[in-house]
Amino acid sequence: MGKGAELDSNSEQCDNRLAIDKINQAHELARQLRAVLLSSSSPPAGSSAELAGEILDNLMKCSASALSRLQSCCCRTCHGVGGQRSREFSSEKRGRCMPIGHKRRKTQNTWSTVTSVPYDDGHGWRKYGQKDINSAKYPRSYYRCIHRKERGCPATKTVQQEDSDAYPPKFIVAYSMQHTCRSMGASIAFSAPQQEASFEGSRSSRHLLPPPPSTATAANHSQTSSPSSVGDQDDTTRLSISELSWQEIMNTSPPADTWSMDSNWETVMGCFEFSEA
DNA sequence: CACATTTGACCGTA
DNA sequence: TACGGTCAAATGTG
Repeated sequence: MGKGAELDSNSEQCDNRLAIDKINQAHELARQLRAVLLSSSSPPAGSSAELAGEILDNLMKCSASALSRLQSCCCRTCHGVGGQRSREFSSEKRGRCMPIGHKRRKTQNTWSTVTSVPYDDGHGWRKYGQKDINSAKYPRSYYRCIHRKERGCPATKTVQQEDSDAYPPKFIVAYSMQHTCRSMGASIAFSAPQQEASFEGSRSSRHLLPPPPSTATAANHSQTSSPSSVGDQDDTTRLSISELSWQEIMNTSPPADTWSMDSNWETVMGCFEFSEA
Protein backbone atom coordinates (compact mmCIF):
# COMPACT_ATOMS: atom_id res chain seq x y z
CA MET A 1 0.00 0.00 0.00
CA GLY A 2 1.43 3.05 0.13
CA LYS A 3 4.00 5.41 1.04
CA GLY A 4 4.64 4.17 4.48
CA ALA A 5 5.91 0.90 3.23
CA GLU A 6 7.80 2.63 0.54
CA LEU A 7 9.49 4.88 3.00
CA ASP A 8 10.38 1.99 5.21
CA SER A 9 11.80 0.19 2.31
CA ASN A 10 13.86 3.15 1.28
CA SER A 11 15.19 3.74 4.71
CA GLU A 12 16.13 0.12 4.98
CA GLN A 13 17.94 0.34 1.71
CA CYS A 14 19.74 3.32 3.14
CA ASP A 15 20.68 1.36 6.21
CA ASN A 16 21.93 -1.47 4.11
CA ARG A 17 23.93 0.86 2.00
CA LEU A 18 25.48 2.37 5.07
CA ALA A 19 26.19 -1.06 6.40
CA ILE A 20 27.80 -2.07 3.14
CA ASP A 21 29.96 1.02 3.13
CA LYS A 22 31.02 0.42 6.67
CA ILE A 23 31.86 -3.19 6.06
CA ASN A 24 33.80 -2.24 2.99
CA GLN A 25 35.70 0.23 5.06
CA ALA A 26 36.38 -2.33 7.75
CA HIS A 27 37.46 -4.83 5.16
CA GLU A 28 39.93 -2.44 3.70
CA LEU A 29 41.27 -1.52 7.10
CA ALA A 30 41.64 -5.15 8.00
CA ARG A 31 43.53 -5.71 4.79
CA GLN A 32 45.88 -2.88 5.57
CA LEU A 33 46.34 -4.04 9.09
CA ARG A 34 47.14 -7.50 7.94
CA ALA A 35 49.73 -6.18 5.56
CA VAL A 36 51.34 -4.21 8.34
CA LEU A 37 51.38 -7.17 10.64
CA LEU A 38 52.78 -9.61 8.20
CA SER A 39 55.33 -7.28 6.77
CA SER A 40 56.98 -6.77 10.10
CA SER A 41 59.57 -9.53 9.86
CA SER A 42 57.82 -12.81 9.28
CA PRO A 43 56.42 -13.82 12.62
CA PRO A 44 57.27 -17.13 14.15
CA ALA A 45 54.61 -19.74 14.07
CA GLY A 46 52.22 -19.39 16.92
CA SER A 47 53.26 -15.86 17.68
CA SER A 48 50.81 -13.17 18.49
CA ALA A 49 51.43 -11.55 15.16
CA GLU A 50 50.66 -14.73 13.34
CA LEU A 51 47.59 -15.16 15.45
CA ALA A 52 46.58 -11.64 14.62
CA GLY A 53 47.06 -12.45 10.97
CA GLU A 54 44.72 -15.37 11.30
CA ILE A 55 42.19 -13.26 13.10
CA LEU A 56 42.34 -10.69 10.39
CA ASP A 57 41.93 -13.31 7.75
CA ASN A 58 38.80 -14.42 9.46
CA LEU A 59 37.69 -10.87 9.88
CA MET A 60 38.09 -10.25 6.20
CA LYS A 61 36.33 -13.42 5.28
CA CYS A 62 33.45 -12.57 7.50
CA SER A 63 33.13 -9.02 6.33
CA ALA A 64 33.12 -10.25 2.78
CA SER A 65 30.47 -12.72 3.71
CA ALA A 66 28.41 -10.08 5.46
CA LEU A 67 28.75 -7.86 2.45
CA SER A 68 27.52 -10.39 0.02
CA ARG A 69 24.74 -11.18 2.33
CA LEU A 70 23.65 -7.62 2.68
CA GLN A 71 23.88 -7.08 -1.01
CA SER A 72 21.80 -10.07 -1.81
CA CYS A 73 19.25 -9.58 0.89
CA CYS A 74 16.40 -7.43 -0.18
CA CYS A 75 13.63 -9.15 1.60
CA ARG A 76 14.11 -8.63 5.31
CA THR A 77 11.01 -6.58 5.75
CA CYS A 78 9.16 -9.11 3.80
CA HIS A 79 10.36 -11.88 6.03
CA GLY A 80 10.24 -10.02 9.25
CA VAL A 81 11.79 -11.54 12.30
CA GLY A 82 10.87 -13.86 15.03
CA GLY A 83 8.86 -16.25 13.01
CA GLN A 84 7.41 -18.90 15.16
CA ARG A 85 6.47 -21.63 12.92
CA SER A 86 3.00 -22.91 12.70
CA ARG A 87 1.86 -25.76 10.63
CA GLU A 88 -1.50 -24.16 9.99
CA PHE A 89 0.12 -21.16 8.52
CA SER A 90 2.53 -23.13 6.48
CA SER A 91 -0.21 -24.54 4.40
CA GLU A 92 -1.16 -21.19 3.08
CA LYS A 93 2.18 -19.88 2.16
CA ARG A 94 2.43 -20.71 -1.43
CA GLY A 95 2.83 -17.07 -2.17
CA ARG A 96 6.12 -15.38 -2.74
CA CYS A 97 6.42 -14.08 0.73
CA MET A 98 6.28 -16.85 3.18
CA PRO A 99 7.31 -16.53 6.77
CA ILE A 100 10.82 -17.43 7.63
CA GLY A 101 11.63 -20.87 8.73
CA HIS A 102 9.11 -22.53 6.59
CA LYS A 103 11.18 -25.27 5.17
CA ARG A 104 12.51 -22.99 2.61
CA ARG A 105 15.97 -23.87 1.52
CA LYS A 106 18.16 -21.21 2.83
CA THR A 107 20.03 -20.10 -0.16
CA GLN A 108 19.51 -16.53 0.88
CA ASN A 109 19.94 -14.66 4.08
CA THR A 110 22.58 -17.02 5.22
CA TRP A 111 26.27 -16.66 5.61
CA SER A 112 28.86 -19.13 6.61
CA THR A 113 32.28 -19.47 8.01
CA VAL A 114 34.77 -22.23 8.37
CA THR A 115 36.18 -22.78 11.79
CA SER A 116 37.65 -25.40 14.01
CA VAL A 117 35.65 -24.08 16.94
CA PRO A 118 32.09 -24.07 15.71
CA TYR A 119 30.42 -24.07 19.08
CA ASP A 120 32.05 -21.14 20.67
CA ASP A 121 30.74 -18.09 18.96
CA GLY A 122 29.33 -16.21 21.86
CA HIS A 123 25.74 -17.20 21.53
CA GLY A 124 23.73 -19.85 23.17
CA TRP A 125 22.50 -22.46 20.77
CA ARG A 126 20.14 -25.33 21.17
CA LYS A 127 20.35 -28.26 18.91
CA TYR A 128 17.11 -29.21 17.27
CA GLY A 129 18.13 -31.64 14.64
CA GLN A 130 20.76 -33.58 12.87
CA LYS A 131 20.80 -35.00 9.41
CA ASP A 132 23.00 -37.05 7.26
CA ILE A 133 23.69 -35.03 4.20
CA ASN A 134 23.81 -36.81 0.97
CA SER A 135 27.14 -35.77 -0.36
CA ALA A 136 28.83 -35.27 2.96
CA LYS A 137 30.79 -37.60 5.09
CA TYR A 138 29.61 -36.17 8.36
CA PRO A 139 26.11 -35.29 9.47
CA ARG A 140 24.91 -31.74 9.72
CA SER A 141 23.67 -30.47 13.03
CA TYR A 142 20.99 -27.83 13.32
CA TYR A 143 20.96 -25.27 16.06
CA ARG A 144 18.72 -22.40 16.96
CA CYS A 145 19.18 -19.57 19.38
CA ILE A 146 18.28 -20.50 22.92
CA HIS A 147 16.33 -17.27 23.13
CA ARG A 148 13.99 -18.35 20.41
CA LYS A 149 11.17 -19.00 22.81
CA GLU A 150 11.29 -16.08 25.15
CA ARG A 151 12.49 -13.51 22.68
CA GLY A 152 11.51 -14.97 19.40
CA CYS A 153 15.05 -14.82 18.16
CA PRO A 154 15.07 -16.37 14.69
CA ALA A 155 18.78 -17.04 14.46
CA THR A 156 19.78 -20.52 13.47
CA LYS A 157 22.96 -22.17 12.43
CA THR A 158 24.10 -25.44 11.02
CA VAL A 159 27.39 -27.08 11.81
CA GLN A 160 28.97 -29.60 9.55
CA GLN A 161 32.42 -31.08 9.68
CA GLU A 162 34.31 -30.87 6.46
CA ASP A 163 34.87 -34.08 4.65
CA SER A 164 38.59 -33.84 4.85
CA ASP A 165 40.25 -35.63 7.70
CA ALA A 166 42.49 -32.71 8.39
CA TYR A 167 43.55 -32.02 11.89
CA PRO A 168 42.31 -29.90 13.40
CA PRO A 169 39.03 -30.70 11.77
CA LYS A 170 37.29 -27.82 10.15
CA PHE A 171 33.62 -27.18 10.49
CA ILE A 172 31.44 -25.30 8.12
CA VAL A 173 29.16 -23.15 10.20
CA ALA A 174 26.28 -21.67 8.30
CA TYR A 175 24.31 -18.98 10.05
CA SER A 176 20.85 -17.96 9.15
CA MET A 177 19.01 -14.87 10.29
CA GLN A 178 20.25 -12.27 12.67
CA HIS A 179 19.96 -12.52 16.40
CA THR A 180 17.23 -10.32 17.74
CA CYS A 181 17.83 -11.39 21.29
CA ARG A 182 20.71 -9.13 22.09
CA SER A 183 19.47 -7.58 25.22
CA MET A 184 21.93 -8.87 27.68
CA GLY A 185 23.44 -5.53 27.85
CA ALA A 186 26.60 -6.33 26.18
CA SER A 187 27.99 -4.56 23.33
CA ILE A 188 31.09 -6.52 22.81
CA ALA A 189 31.65 -8.93 25.57
CA PHE A 190 35.22 -8.22 26.30
CA SER A 191 34.74 -9.02 29.89
CA ALA A 192 32.17 -11.71 29.77
CA PRO A 193 33.70 -14.43 31.81
CA GLN A 194 30.93 -16.91 31.83
CA GLN A 195 31.43 -18.08 28.36
CA GLU A 196 32.80 -21.51 28.74
CA ALA A 197 34.18 -23.43 25.92
CA SER A 198 31.70 -25.61 24.27
CA PHE A 199 33.90 -28.59 24.30
CA GLU A 200 36.56 -29.87 26.57
CA GLY A 201 39.81 -28.10 26.58
CA SER A 202 38.84 -25.37 24.34
CA ARG A 203 39.34 -22.57 26.71
CA SER A 204 43.00 -22.07 26.57
CA SER A 205 44.47 -21.73 23.17
CA ARG A 206 41.06 -22.40 21.84
CA HIS A 207 42.04 -21.35 18.41
CA LEU A 208 44.55 -24.12 18.25
CA LEU A 209 42.53 -26.80 19.86
CA PRO A 210 39.90 -28.39 17.76
CA PRO A 211 37.11 -30.41 19.10
CA PRO A 212 37.98 -34.02 19.42
CA PRO A 213 38.39 -35.08 15.86
CA SER A 214 36.04 -37.28 14.60
CA THR A 215 34.04 -39.80 13.80
CA ALA A 216 32.56 -37.97 16.62
CA THR A 217 30.25 -35.75 14.78
CA ALA A 218 29.67 -32.15 15.30
CA ALA A 219 26.67 -33.08 17.28
CA ASN A 220 28.70 -34.85 19.83
CA HIS A 221 30.13 -31.61 20.96
CA SER A 222 26.93 -29.82 20.99
CA GLN A 223 26.96 -28.75 24.56
CA THR A 224 25.67 -25.43 23.62
CA SER A 225 27.01 -22.24 24.91
CA SER A 226 25.49 -21.41 28.18
CA PRO A 227 22.54 -19.11 28.20
CA SER A 228 24.61 -16.71 30.13
CA SER A 229 27.10 -16.62 27.39
CA VAL A 230 28.68 -13.48 26.22
CA GLY A 231 26.46 -10.69 25.20
CA ASP A 232 24.21 -11.29 22.36
CA GLN A 233 25.75 -9.29 19.75
CA ASP A 234 24.66 -8.80 16.30
CA ASP A 235 26.08 -11.55 14.22
CA THR A 236 27.40 -9.29 11.59
CA THR A 237 29.79 -8.01 14.13
CA ARG A 238 30.30 -10.98 16.26
CA LEU A 239 30.93 -13.41 13.50
CA SER A 240 33.83 -11.50 12.30
CA ILE A 241 35.92 -12.91 15.00
CA SER A 242 33.94 -15.89 15.93
CA GLU A 243 36.86 -18.19 15.88
CA LEU A 244 38.31 -16.48 18.87
CA SER A 245 36.32 -15.09 21.65
CA TRP A 246 36.64 -11.43 22.12
CA GLN A 247 38.09 -11.66 25.53
CA GLU A 248 40.73 -13.97 24.27
CA ILE A 249 41.66 -11.67 21.50
CA MET A 250 41.97 -8.87 23.91
CA ASN A 251 43.87 -10.97 26.36
CA THR A 252 46.33 -11.98 23.74
CA SER A 253 46.66 -8.50 22.40
CA PRO A 254 50.26 -7.59 22.88
CA PRO A 255 51.27 -4.11 23.82
CA ALA A 256 51.21 -1.50 21.22
CA ASP A 257 54.92 -1.58 20.75
CA THR A 258 54.57 -5.05 19.40
CA TRP A 259 51.66 -4.45 17.16
CA SER A 260 51.66 -0.75 16.66
CA MET A 261 48.11 -1.02 15.57
CA ASP A 262 46.29 1.13 18.03
CA SER A 263 44.71 3.48 15.66
CA ASN A 264 43.87 0.88 13.12
CA TRP A 265 42.42 -1.39 15.70
CA GLU A 266 40.20 1.28 17.09
CA THR A 267 39.16 2.28 13.65
CA VAL A 268 38.29 -1.27 12.79
CA MET A 269 36.33 -1.65 15.96
CA GLY A 270 34.64 1.63 15.33
CA CYS A 271 33.57 0.45 11.96
CA PHE A 272 31.91 -2.53 13.38
CA GLU A 273 30.03 -0.75 16.05
CA PHE A 274 27.48 0.43 13.60
CA SER A 275 25.74 -2.87 13.63
CA GLU A 276 24.95 -2.43 17.27
CA ALA A 277 22.74 0.50 16.51
C1' DC B 1 11.43 -32.75 37.59
C1' DA B 2 13.23 -29.66 34.28
C1' DC B 3 15.87 -29.09 30.60
C1' DA B 4 18.80 -30.61 26.64
C1' DT B 5 19.65 -33.86 23.00
C1' DT B 6 18.45 -37.55 19.81
C1' DT B 7 15.96 -39.33 16.20
C1' DG B 8 12.41 -40.52 12.95
C1' DA B 9 8.72 -38.43 10.55
C1' DC B 10 6.86 -34.76 8.13
C1' DC B 11 6.80 -31.36 4.64
C1' DG B 12 8.49 -27.75 1.30
C1' DT B 13 11.79 -26.87 -2.25
C1' DA B 14 14.46 -27.73 -6.21
C1' DT C 1 11.00 -37.44 -6.13
C1' DA C 2 15.27 -36.80 -3.58
C1' DC C 3 16.99 -33.80 -0.45
C1' DG C 4 17.27 -30.66 3.30
C1' DG C 5 15.13 -28.16 7.30
C1' DT C 6 12.05 -28.51 11.14
C1' DC C 7 8.97 -30.66 14.46
C1' DA C 8 8.03 -33.19 18.39
C1' DA C 9 8.03 -37.48 21.04
C1' DA C 10 11.33 -40.23 23.27
C1' DT C 11 15.30 -40.44 25.79
C1' DG C 12 19.19 -38.85 28.53
C1' DT C 13 21.25 -36.10 32.19
C1' DG C 14 21.88 -33.45 36.39
